Amino acid sequence: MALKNLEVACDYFLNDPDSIFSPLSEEEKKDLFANHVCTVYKKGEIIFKEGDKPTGLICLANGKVKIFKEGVGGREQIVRMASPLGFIGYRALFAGQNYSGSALALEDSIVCILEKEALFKILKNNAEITLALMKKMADELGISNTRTVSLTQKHIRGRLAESLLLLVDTYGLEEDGRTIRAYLSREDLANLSNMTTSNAIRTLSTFASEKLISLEGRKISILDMKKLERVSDMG
Amino acid sequence: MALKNLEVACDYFLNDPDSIFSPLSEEEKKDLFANHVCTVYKKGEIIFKEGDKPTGLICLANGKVKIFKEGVGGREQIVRMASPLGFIGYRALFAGQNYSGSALALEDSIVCILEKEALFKILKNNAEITLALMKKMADELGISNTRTVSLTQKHIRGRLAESLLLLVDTYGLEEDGRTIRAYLSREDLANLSNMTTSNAIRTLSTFASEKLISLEGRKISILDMKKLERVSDMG
DNA sequence: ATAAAAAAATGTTTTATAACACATTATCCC
DNA sequence: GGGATAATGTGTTATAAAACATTTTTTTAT
Repeated sequence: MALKNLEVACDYFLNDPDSIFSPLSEEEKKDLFANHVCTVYKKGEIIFKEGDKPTGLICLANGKVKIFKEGVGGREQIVRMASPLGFIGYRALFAGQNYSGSALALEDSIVCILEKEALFKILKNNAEITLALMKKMADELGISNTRTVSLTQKHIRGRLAESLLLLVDTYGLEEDGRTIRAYLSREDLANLSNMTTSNAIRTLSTFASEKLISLEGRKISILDMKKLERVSDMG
Repeated sequence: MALKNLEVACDYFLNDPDSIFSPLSEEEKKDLFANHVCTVYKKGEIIFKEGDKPTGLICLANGKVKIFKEGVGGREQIVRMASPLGFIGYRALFAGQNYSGSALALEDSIVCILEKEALFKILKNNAEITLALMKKMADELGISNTRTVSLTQKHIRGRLAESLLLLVDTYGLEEDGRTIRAYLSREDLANLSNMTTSNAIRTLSTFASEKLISLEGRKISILDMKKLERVSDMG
């Protein structure tokens, strides 16, 4: 990972006009910058674990991260897929709790941590930014509730189709306009979709034989988006 | 419903020292009060429907309310049970979206609606209160994520046991120290626990025959809390 | 390059739970 | 009060998906 990338990793979160922090004064930004750390996590490394104490607001500058919980008998459920320029672990931070899930880098990732105390000092004087963070959390709560219903009520095909669409939504498509810009293991795909790995593999093959998608190792291309959406909606 | 109750319904939310609005100035409270409506909903009445536009922050002064979503084939999933002195529908309000679920009064209920514009005007100048609301939402997001895992991974017994414990947690026990202070239909219990009504009935009977609970119509008493917790934890 | 380990693929069996069918009991309401 | 309607209870069947078993392919390490 080029050192330069690391240096500018934090830049977006503080200075980009699209960032929720852009309304801050130069002084406040300086204060946040003085209390931040940037870190590189290699593919497969844990960023935080269930039970860890949050040290600040983690901003994902680069890479892909899965947030997951351990369920019955250690079975993993992926709660969320994080993408660049998003926040990680802010739920626990704002609930004043330890992390209720773990985060793992699915690719080499750069994160930028805005230290807790400095952040809250600034939030206490900036309701606008606090409201913007609140909006993000409200969005996420809506997604979580919807996901609960999908994961419990849809059948395997619907759940897997929904996950593929979620990945497209989160990470987009490659230049060819049909390949999902995310290369997950079948196991991760299964843990995202609440099914066994075997069933994820099987159902992917079925989708491929139905020409909904094409498969090439971990590379998944959407051949028929409309039909895939229909499969996702049908349950 | 006594009129007096209606008049004082809003009182807690604005004036009680435990309320998140207590830090407001008298003037701000007056402003909120001038822009509020109190309403009584009879048992079975809809408070809002999926797709409706939020008009303000709904505070439940009295009663019991279920928040639910329609899933595959109209199948209902109860997302949350609201109890007095809690907020309803604030997720959509802060996400700037229409309601993504519906709310229905399970008993005669009094709600107090703080009008949107007046509320936001005040929140913009009070990061402390905004942070307090954010904490509530962060708590709820944690619960939602945990629930997703429980509802997808636990078996029927575990899911039902968890729901019973959730009801105890939310509404408490009667004076006898063992009867759940909430009298849901088997169908609601099923929709809370992600199972069919038949299975809710069957599993309740099994719990009763195992002396975990006792049943008397809708009255459910916990006979062995420890064992019930164990059933919930085992999945 | 080859062994070892991990991931993917596929067929078979088992099981949890939904779906269905029907009986019984409460509750509503004219 | 009695008919209608909704809620509860119970047995049976069907099925989706997990569990299990085994093979093949890919990746990683030595």
